[in-house]
Amino acid sequence: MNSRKRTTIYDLAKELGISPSYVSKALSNHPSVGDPIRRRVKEKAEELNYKHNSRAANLRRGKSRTIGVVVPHINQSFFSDAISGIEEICFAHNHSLVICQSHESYEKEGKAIETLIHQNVDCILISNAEETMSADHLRQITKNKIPVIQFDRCLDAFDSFKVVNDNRNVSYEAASSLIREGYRNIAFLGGPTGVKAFQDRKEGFITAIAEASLPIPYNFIVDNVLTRERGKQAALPLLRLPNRPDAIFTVSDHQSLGVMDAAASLGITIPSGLGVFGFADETFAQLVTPSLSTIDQHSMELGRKAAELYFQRIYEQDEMPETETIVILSEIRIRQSSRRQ
Amino acid sequence: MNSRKRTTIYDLAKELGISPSYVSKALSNHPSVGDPIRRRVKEKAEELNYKHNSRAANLRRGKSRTIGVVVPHINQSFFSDAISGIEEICFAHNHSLVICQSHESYEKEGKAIETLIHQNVDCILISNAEETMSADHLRQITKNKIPVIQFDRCLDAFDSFKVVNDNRNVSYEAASSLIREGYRNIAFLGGPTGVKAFQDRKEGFITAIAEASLPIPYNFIVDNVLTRERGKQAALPLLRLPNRPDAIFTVSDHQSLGVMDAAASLGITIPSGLGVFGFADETFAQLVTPSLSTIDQHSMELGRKAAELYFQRIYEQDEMPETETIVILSEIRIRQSSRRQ
DNA sequence: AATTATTATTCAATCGATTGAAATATTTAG
DNA sequence: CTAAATATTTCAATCGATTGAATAATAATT
Repeated sequence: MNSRKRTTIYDLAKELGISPSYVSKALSNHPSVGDPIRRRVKEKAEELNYKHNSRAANLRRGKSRTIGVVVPHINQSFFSDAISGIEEICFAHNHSLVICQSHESYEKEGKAIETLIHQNVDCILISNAEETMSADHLRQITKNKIPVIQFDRCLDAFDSFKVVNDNRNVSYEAASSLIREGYRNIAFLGGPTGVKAFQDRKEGFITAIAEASLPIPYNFIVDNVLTRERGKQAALPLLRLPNRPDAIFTVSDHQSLGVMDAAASLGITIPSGLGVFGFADETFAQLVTPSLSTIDQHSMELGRKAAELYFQRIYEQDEMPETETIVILSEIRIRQSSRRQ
Repeated sequence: MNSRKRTTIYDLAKELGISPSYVSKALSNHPSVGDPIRRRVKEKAEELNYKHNSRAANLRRGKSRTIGVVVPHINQSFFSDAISGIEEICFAHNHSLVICQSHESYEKEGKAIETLIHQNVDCILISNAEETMSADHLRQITKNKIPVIQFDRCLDAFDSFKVVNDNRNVSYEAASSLIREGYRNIAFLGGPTGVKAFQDRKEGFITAIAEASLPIPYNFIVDNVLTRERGKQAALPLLRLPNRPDAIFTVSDHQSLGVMDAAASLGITIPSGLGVFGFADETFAQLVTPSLSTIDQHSMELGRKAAELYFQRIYEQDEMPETETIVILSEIRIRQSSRRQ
């Protein structure tokens, strides 16, 4: 009762005068256990406050019923919403979640993966850090027979299931909307070039500009400036040019914030003097002034799909199935920052 | 090599022609293993891509080296920062983290706790949901010999280690600053009354108002309206009163957002027509217009302290030590929303 | 060379649950 | 009232690592 240790099936077995294995079967509703005994066992379990030890069970089963998730930051709406989606599906399948943050660092990402491998998780869902250019750490995962599902920020160089938005399309649309608003000199701030999502956003942007026969000066395309601070540092020189951009399309709302910082420090007003378009529809996007036009990635849906992919396509398969890329449709949210009129 | 299963110490043992237990000792740098063998074992481990299975080891050890964390939402800066602090300390002690969200629901909180108990975590750090009034679920935890540390939103009725801010003091200061700015008719929107942090914030507020000999009409104190929406619904009737408040002090930035919504819908301008003070210094607080005066809870520090409490006071003790409450100093951040001049 | 002290290595039990096979009990059929 | 069929219950191995005790091998001491 007041021993230091928790109640186990052995304790229940002794109390009830039956064997531990029978207790186990009773608790897991094994068909060979009759109703009256099953009830007695469960009552006793309740009485002694027995709690199933998943870890012991999972060791035996060879599965941990745990999914590992690695994201750059849990406090960005896109990721926390995606995690909520993942959580929802995992919960429905009685799996738990170990969440790690890479803080955009390749080194921390590697360590997180290492931990998850040690934890013997059944699958790793990952959205790569900004710094991440190599897929070596992902290869470590597959070397250990753990399936990998990349979402949003996927490394092109690494073959795995992938869940992404229709980045090309939606960026095309967003850029087109800027053009429709009358902006003519549009610059682009991008992310890590090894990540397909960012490549696609750039391509969609360029296609829209090219189709409208607008110029794209080489220095109007800046890659690898994903954060607020780097966005600001990239925007400043652009906005100081004699023929400066009259709009900037970015691949993240945080970058847009940086652009707004830069504009403010140069006394440029948004949207009249500069149009700004973000990506991800972070919580603050509708709170800033002017409110930020952006793209709703349906991140919770994206998270759900990523988790479902595991349960539907990988779980209980003993061969690793052919990989596939799932596309989640996103939507543009036009707010004040891109409305010239 | 291409078998389905991961390499274990048994595989290494067979390859090297030594016993599994010796492999284990070599890998964990047991003093009875000589240098040359240790090296050979480690090389072979590297070669066969052996990864230590923490779960198996922890089953044997009786500890899981895993800490469970339950928070209302991971996408609020306060919580995600606290988690970052917790993560930092746990990482330093080679422990991993299972993070659960209650989504402010008592039921989900209970289920999260249930999962964590099954997962056999070594300690549970929790910040309670808005709905949570009873401590029954926390008692479940201690019944299973798992130590509990409450942080920020602590239930008064449940005795445990607690880590909180100097809520009373800082609220007193914040209210005083509103008074200094010339606001005279200040209302208060609070949180769940069973939670000490919210009681203290209310007390600090009331003390400041009383000391300044200002009136506090009974209906100017509204409890239990923690979210943005509920904050808005609470603010609307107040702002429609003939003798309406000229400032509102809230216990969360989200509530403040609700107040701002209400003010906007009634055409009241902030800060001239209404002063607003928040709590927690969420990311958006400095982004909204006008920027929101609020309180920096030093949440990362708070998270760190909570985790350290476990490692310093509970870990390796076999008796549960006398509980204690740790106070983290917070700071007021005065921005535009409370500056009348 | 025999004895003791040291060092290296293996044995065997253990953590808590699961599971197929084996053993036992009970029911049904002939 | 057996034999066969069926339903209960237990055995024993297993998952992967750890650890104190036991044993084997080697070195040091006299």
